[in-house]
Amino acid sequence: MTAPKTVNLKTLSQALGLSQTTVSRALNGFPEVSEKTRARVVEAAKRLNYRPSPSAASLATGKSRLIGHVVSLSEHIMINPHFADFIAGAGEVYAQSGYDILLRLAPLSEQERIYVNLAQDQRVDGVVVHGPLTGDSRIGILNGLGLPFVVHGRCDDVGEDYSWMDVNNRRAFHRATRFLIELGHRRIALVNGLEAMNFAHRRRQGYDLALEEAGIAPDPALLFSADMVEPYGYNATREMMALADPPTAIVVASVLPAIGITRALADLGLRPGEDVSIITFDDCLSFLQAGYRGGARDIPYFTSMRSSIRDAGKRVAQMLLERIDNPSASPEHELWEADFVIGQTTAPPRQG
Amino acid sequence: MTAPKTVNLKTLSQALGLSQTTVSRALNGFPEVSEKTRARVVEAAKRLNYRPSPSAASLATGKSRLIGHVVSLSEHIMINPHFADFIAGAGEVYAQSGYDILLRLAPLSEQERIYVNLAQDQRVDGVVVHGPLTGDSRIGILNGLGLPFVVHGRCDDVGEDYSWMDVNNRRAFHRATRFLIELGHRRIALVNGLEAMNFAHRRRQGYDLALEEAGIAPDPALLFSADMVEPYGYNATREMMALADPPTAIVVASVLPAIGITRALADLGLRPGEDVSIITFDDCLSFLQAGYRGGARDIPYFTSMRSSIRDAGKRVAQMLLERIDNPSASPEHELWEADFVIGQTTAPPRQG
DNA sequence: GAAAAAATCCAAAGCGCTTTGGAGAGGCAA
DNA sequence: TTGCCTCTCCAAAGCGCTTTGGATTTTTTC
Repeated sequence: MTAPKTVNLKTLSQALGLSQTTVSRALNGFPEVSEKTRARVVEAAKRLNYRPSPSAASLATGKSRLIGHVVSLSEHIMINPHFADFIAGAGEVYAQSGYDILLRLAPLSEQERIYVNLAQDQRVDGVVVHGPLTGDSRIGILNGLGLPFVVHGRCDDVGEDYSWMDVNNRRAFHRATRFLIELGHRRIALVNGLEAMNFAHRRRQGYDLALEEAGIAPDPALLFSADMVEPYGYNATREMMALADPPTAIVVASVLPAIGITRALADLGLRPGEDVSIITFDDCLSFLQAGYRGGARDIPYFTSMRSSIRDAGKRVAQMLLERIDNPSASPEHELWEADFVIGQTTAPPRQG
Repeated sequence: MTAPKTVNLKTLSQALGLSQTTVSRALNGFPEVSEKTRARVVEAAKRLNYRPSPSAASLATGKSRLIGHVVSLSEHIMINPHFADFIAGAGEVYAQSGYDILLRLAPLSEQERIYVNLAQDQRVDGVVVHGPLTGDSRIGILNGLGLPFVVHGRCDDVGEDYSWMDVNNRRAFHRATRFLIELGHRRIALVNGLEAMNFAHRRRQGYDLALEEAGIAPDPALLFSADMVEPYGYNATREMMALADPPTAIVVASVLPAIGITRALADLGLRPGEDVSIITFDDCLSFLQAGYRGGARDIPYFTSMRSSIRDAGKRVAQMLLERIDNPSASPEHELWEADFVIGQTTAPPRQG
């Protein structure tokens, strides 16, 4: 069928009667080649099915056209399902610009070393930092390496500037908690993510602030912090509902544990909204999306703070590609506000 | 701090007073270098923090130490959450062998072209084929390219041999359906995955066979085929339960729609197990795992056919690495049987 | 002790691309 | 015509590694 012999720059330039230099320049859009020649080269390249070798180009330029995503395996979650949607968004952007994702799994403790190696090896042109902690040491390392990077989220207490894209978690949780307070709730639980993670830390701040403004003392028995999986929501709820003074409302960090909460309530014969109000942060996870809804109707099931993690992935990818194109530009920051969507899981607390 | 100047083979060999050849051979474990010299070289390499350049090595050997995973974005699911767990398993194996994942997002229609390009570019050393269809044309292409690959699942009606790793979906669904029949159920619904996918096709065959053996005519009103997301299970259930003759049992292809089923039943005031039996295929998704369970107890919630998709990822990765090491070996096949685990969602049908 | 065999090591030729530092060819003014 | 641009294009030097085809030294064998 097609030519079995691989055509490289040398072959192509010989076929055209031009030098490799000219062909290379023509293909890469350099100005010192006439449009007529360029057209001829481009046509021949297409006709002969010429594709430049990535490793040769990489060796010559130092650019790999690979974006590093190094993700850690947490205790319960192998790969975070939130991450899957994030990468889907990012991957779309990369694909459009001819980049690929280099995915590496590694425990958090090895990530700094990995960044150093990736940079030294010139294996990737940039990296996305996932799951930033408060005062994350990876930022300092990356700044020192000069490897372009963008953080998904933020790290407080890092004494350096860096590019990040984040959702206003503090405000979202402040608003959600205040909403519940205004409905009349006083016993409000927080089923949070791991508070070592900055996003969860900030969510906690928002929750705390709303309680404080209302003069409600936080109750440690209503505070949870763990990996955001389904059984976590279930177990936390079973535990809380067994208290002498159970909560009348729950703010939860992800739809995954929120599902666990509804399952626990169902076991107890309780109905979300009517018996216990629930507000969840909704990352618009695709496999729950397009309606974890109340039926044919378009009313969402959960009352939620909503922000698409997939869109976040897109945006972070764009920011990173811009940084790669222009590494000396000063860091950029982007903060998104979450939507607040009222669904069927919130109501004033039961009387009595 | 550390040496700012990058140390390459040339530098290293000069520092040692050896030729690049010897150093290269020492580092790569060739026999023609004495153990004494090798030890000396290895020590110096470590001390000087020498790391061979991947792109240079790749250019010289034609090996990239990258494994291609090209995944498609389906209609509802951006990236399949089942895929996330699969890649977690595979990634662990790759990491141990010094491989990385090259992840590319692309619609199914472009995948053949992408495989051709990846092979021609020598960008990857092998690929994993995801989501095989019945009679999938990707197999023929890949065999023709000589690019090592392993299929996760199987493609029937492909007139060629190839390596695959699959779960015995037909037998699992046959067994589950027969189990329900033996409990006394006659109205058994199938909430299947997309039946264009081979795994779903086989699941359907198992279901059909069990019905046929029991002399039950399949009812199209009880057959569903779609992307395995939560709302799918919800909607299918709402639809079926509104029938004049609703099902008393449901066999479902994933825990995700199974959760939707339980939500729909809860809306209708029905209890899984007691009112409607449910058997689901359980891929042991990590974010539901470690117990989508019935409480503190260790009795699983769903009665299920269980097979860890993460373990499948590990196994597929191993098989692929073996194929890469030994490309001329004849294709390997591996078929796993799913466990059948009895939980709380199955019981004989209600009387009357 | 010499020849043969084995053990070490090396120089240099790629792998396929980019890029530096010109060179040749026209066009224009003087 | 000569001199000086501007336009096009090119030869060759890397990028850092692997590997071929010896060369040199050491060990073994008779």
